[in-house]
Amino acid sequence: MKLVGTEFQVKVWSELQKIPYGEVRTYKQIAESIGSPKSSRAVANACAKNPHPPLIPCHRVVRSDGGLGGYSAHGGTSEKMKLLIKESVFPSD
DNA sequence: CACATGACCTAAC
DNA sequence: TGTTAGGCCATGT
Repeated sequence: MKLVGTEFQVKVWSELQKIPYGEVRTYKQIAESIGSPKSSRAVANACAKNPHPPLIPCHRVVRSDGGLGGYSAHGGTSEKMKLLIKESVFPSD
C-alpha cells in the first residue's frame, strides 16, 4: 500500500504510522519530525485529509495542550476520544 | 496569483 | 487561570 499525495502529507502520514499503540504525538511533534516545527497547522490539515483513516492513526494525534483536537475521519471527535480512552491514553474521568 | 479555510501554537491582558 | 489576538503553514478555490 502506498500513500499518494503531496510530499508534506506523505511525510506526516508516515510519522503517524510510526506512532505505537498506547502512545500519542502532538501536532507540533509531528511537524518537528518532518522538519517543519512551525507547520503544526499544515500537519493537522494533512491528518484531516488523510486518504485512509484505518491506515493512519490520526486519532493518536493530540494538541500540545493535551486536548484532543478534532477528528474528521469518522465518528467525529467523540470517536477519537473513545479510541484514546480505549488505549489508556486519554483520562476517562 | 490572491483569498479563504483548518484537527494549531505562543504571547499578552 | 481564562480569554483574545497575532502568527504560521499547506491546500483548495
